[in-house]
Amino acid sequence: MGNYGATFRTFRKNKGYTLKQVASGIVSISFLSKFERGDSDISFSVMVQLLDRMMVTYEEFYFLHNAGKSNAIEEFFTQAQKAYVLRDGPTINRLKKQALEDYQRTNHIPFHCNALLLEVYRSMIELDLPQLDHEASQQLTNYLFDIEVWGYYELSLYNSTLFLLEPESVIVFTELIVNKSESIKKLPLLHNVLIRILLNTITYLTGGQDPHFAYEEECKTFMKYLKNSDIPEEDMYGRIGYMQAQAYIDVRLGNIDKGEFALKKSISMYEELGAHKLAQHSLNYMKIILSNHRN
Amino acid sequence: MGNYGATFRTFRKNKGYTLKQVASGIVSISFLSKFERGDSDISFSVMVQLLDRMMVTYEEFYFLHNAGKSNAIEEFFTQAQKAYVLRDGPTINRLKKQALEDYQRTNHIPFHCNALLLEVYRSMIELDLPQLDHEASQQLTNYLFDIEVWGYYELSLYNSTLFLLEPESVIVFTELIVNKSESIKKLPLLHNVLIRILLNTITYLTGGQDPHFAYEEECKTFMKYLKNSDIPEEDMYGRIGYMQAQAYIDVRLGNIDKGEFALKKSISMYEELGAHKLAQHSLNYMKIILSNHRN
DNA sequence: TTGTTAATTCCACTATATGACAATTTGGAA
DNA sequence: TTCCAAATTGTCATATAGTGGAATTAACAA
Repeated sequence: MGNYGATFRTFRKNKGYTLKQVASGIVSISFLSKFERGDSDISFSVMVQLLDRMMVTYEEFYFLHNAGKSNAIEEFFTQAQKAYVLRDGPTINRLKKQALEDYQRTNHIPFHCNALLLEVYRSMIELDLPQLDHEASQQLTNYLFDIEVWGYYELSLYNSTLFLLEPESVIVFTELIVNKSESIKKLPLLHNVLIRILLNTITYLTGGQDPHFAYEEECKTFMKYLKNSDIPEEDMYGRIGYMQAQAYIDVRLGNIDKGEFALKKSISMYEELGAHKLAQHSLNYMKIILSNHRN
Repeated sequence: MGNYGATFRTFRKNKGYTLKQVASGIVSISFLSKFERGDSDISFSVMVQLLDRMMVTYEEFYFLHNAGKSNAIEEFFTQAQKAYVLRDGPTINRLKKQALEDYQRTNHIPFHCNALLLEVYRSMIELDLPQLDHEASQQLTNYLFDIEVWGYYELSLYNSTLFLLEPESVIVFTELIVNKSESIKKLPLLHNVLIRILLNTITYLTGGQDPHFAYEEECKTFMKYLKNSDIPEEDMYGRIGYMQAQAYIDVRLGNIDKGEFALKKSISMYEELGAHKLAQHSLNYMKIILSNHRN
């Protein structure tokens, strides 16, 4: 039953409402009291109205109820990525075990995907190279192929794993997503992930060591799409990413100086704004890509 | 009853799940079918579990169900602000009428606040000056004084109106919020608004024409707080805002050149990243503040 | 303190959310 | 097509969401 009532009462009291004020026109006062005391569950539609009435966002409500956790999806990706960045093998293994348990219990494919994602992370940590567990990545690819509608979960899953898939697959998926993007762009939450996906795709496709740049066409198409797809003015992080993506392409096309100039500019922006980790990360990557392709 | 079932079914079908896969362990298959067909409402706690199971965010669900609208709170502020920016009087009046109706029907104070916000916007549009309807702003101040817990709605309301309140009130409110910020900072949604509030506060307090800068202490305190409060590295927009806030303070303290330099740098960043509206807006404001305080 | 009013809880009752299982429809494979 | 298994819907019994109003408690002024 979840005992959401207690959390609800906390909000109501905090905001200084009486039962009557919140309930009137939606439910009876007596029932709302009963719900708050944990003596009854409540309908979804009623709850939606009540939260609206109190001017409380679902997100806030969920957050307080779950003692500082965001929704399960977000929580999963955040935890996994954090553990990966910190090279925290034990946590990865714990999360993976959990995902597999969930999968066996429910036979629910997304849990399997979560486990795959973690398996891929694990193998990358152990080898300390972005080299992937081939079987896991193949299974992931299969799952992604079956997706018809790309929601927040699917987009995030793809965005977290695209560096581990075959470049050819990445091109297919990103194109596929771009074709469905009219609906994605309507919801800022999704639009944002879409932009990251495009930027990551370009970064990935320009990242090879082969002196021949095989994905020029695709990268240019994606850049053009990004240009027309309205990165919000306020999304300066996305805009810097765009600048860098263009620079990676320039480097691959032999315009080393132009690319280097833009990359240095982006890094100096990070520095000037005190985003030192981002600056460091970009600098490291710039060194690699330049040393791969200079002369 | 809301007929959430149909939306739910859309998601389930889109994601390729069967009733059994989604329902098992949470509700009976037959009931879920009934719910989807609109023959029954569903408990809140059950719905939360089902959405989780399908890896669907509440936000996505709400958005699809309401044909492309975000939650009511966000929707309100977005609409109001957009109408204000566009100087769209008729829309403001329509929204205000709606808010007053809601207020009379429910006697629910936030509706009154929404109406006040709109009244203030209206009077500002008519005079084409940030001069406020005094009574409305007084009522708003009273409401804000009574707030004990600052949630997303309260913070957004304050952030949208602080330029219209007495500077002394703004100092009090912002200090008050800062004191409660440990909990606010835990939820990114709220943390983000908190950062905007601090930046707007400093912008406002440094914005006077009086050659004597009366709020030096307060501004420095807020800047210090901002510095320690971890603007996320990825929030480049916030970081540029921080740079500009520091510049406004410098200008008011007589370090005109230093301030101007920083402002020009921030504007050139906007330009280089193609954020022309933000650049234009910052440029206009820089000209005003410099002409007010140079010599 | 006492009295008074508003806010909440209790209780008896009704409406409806939910489950078990049978009946029907759907979607392929042969 | 026909058949079969899986997916969905219908039926009915029951648990529980939800109501109205009386009883209780909280808030607070005199």
